[in-house]
Amino acid sequence: MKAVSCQDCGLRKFEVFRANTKEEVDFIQAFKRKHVHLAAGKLIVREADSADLYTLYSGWAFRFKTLSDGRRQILNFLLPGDLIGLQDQVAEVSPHGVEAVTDVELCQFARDGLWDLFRNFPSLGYDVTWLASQEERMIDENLLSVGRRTALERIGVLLMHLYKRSIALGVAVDGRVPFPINQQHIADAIGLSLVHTNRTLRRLYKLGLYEVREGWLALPRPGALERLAEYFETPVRRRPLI
Amino acid sequence: MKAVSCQDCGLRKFEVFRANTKEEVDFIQAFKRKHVHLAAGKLIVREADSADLYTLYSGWAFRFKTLSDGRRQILNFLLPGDLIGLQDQVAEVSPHGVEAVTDVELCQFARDGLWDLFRNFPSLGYDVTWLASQEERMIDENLLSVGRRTALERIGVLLMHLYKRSIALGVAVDGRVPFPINQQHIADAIGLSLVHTNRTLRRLYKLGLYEVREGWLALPRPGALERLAEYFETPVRRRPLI
DNA sequence: CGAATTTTTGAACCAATTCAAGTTCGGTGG
DNA sequence: CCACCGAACTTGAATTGGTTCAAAAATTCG
Repeated sequence: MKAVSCQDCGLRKFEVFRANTKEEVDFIQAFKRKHVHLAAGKLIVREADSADLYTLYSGWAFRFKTLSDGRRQILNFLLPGDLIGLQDQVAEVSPHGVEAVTDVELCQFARDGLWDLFRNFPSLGYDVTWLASQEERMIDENLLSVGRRTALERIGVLLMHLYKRSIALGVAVDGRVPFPINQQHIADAIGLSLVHTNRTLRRLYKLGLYEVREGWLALPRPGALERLAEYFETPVRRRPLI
Repeated sequence: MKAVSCQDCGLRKFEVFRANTKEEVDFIQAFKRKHVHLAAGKLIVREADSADLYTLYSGWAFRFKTLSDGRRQILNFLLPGDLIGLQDQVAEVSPHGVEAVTDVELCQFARDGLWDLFRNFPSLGYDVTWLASQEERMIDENLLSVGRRTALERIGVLLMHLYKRSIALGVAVDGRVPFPINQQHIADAIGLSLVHTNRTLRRLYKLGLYEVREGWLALPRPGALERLAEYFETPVRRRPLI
């Protein structure tokens, strides 16, 4: 099943993504094994299991780690265009799990083909590194939140962050962006309990700083939220797509 | 000043580091600009400033982020062989600072030379990605700690982690490894206050699970500490060195 | 419509912070 | 050699931000 060819890739139409040469896209096409559909809630990568390399084509997912008693930490959320499983190419076994939030489509790449990519197209190798560095920056920011920010600030940063990423992707409608995660996801991402996450969200809502309706997020006063959260990162202008 | 040539690199003698071909080492040598000495406590990279690419040649350092009111989060510790400033090649401005814990020596590389490296030596490009992924895994683990582990577990994981990295480097003497950080560093790394970090360390000490004397760390019962911290990662066998 | 999931709220409790004050350690100069 | 100084470590007491347990209200979905 190869439902989507890389030459006609729907994601490439978005202007966040840097253009590739025809040769590069042809190589990516050859590198691609299948186009995979997976239902919401399914595991894309199992913890402590070997894993393939994917690009998330549509939908949302998240990377996570768990402890034996069930405590779970969401490391970061994955949106269309994000690479999945790079760390697993380097390790024998995946140090984290990946779960689909919504129904997702994935571009699955050739196992062990990563080295070929670097050798044949150094420019694509560079792009992979770019994406890895980018992801690391997001996790750094999350670590700062979880380690040092108050509950209100943490949620503020997370909402702003996801909002900006969606805006960059160009999927906003009327200033609202799709928001498929629930409060348990938020709690797991910011290192707080569900109950306290709920109370804090309620507080933010009463301050008129956020609103979720029918799976869409609005931030009525983004400037105020940015100041409260002390989070001013500008969204990435243009980024690679593999 | 080019005090250390890459061909005679002191680090390459350690067996943790993968061997490179003569051509690769020659390229790295050409890529290197200077050998830098910096005193303990000095900044290697300023937050929100542009930065070069380095490899830490000797000593310890750490990456960190701060908030405007002084709250500081240490993202991870850097030991000899670690790359510094990769994220900054991708961003215009460094999203984090880097500070020397001890006196350090650094191999400073050509600004903007990273793309040449990928083009001329894809194998080295692959190595850079490998190191980036490796660092991300460490931060993932730290995020799990700070988000979900108890104070005792967090400290346990950090101590085990640093201990194992030093063992891998082969710098242990009599089961003890150099431990140049103080309790404030530990507190900043695990997202707890200095006071609570101290109390928790004291508790670990009374359990006979750790001991620091004259800047050297010993873990008398590593198995017990691993179980308590639920941290079983095996140290990396062999890794690239740029 | 009814069942399941998600969100919301209350109340008791606890882990961690803050503030404050000692104590010990390492180094430096008289 | 020891007295002194600053930095790092240690401890106590009061407070607070966040958790846990429990249950109700709202929403989603078959």
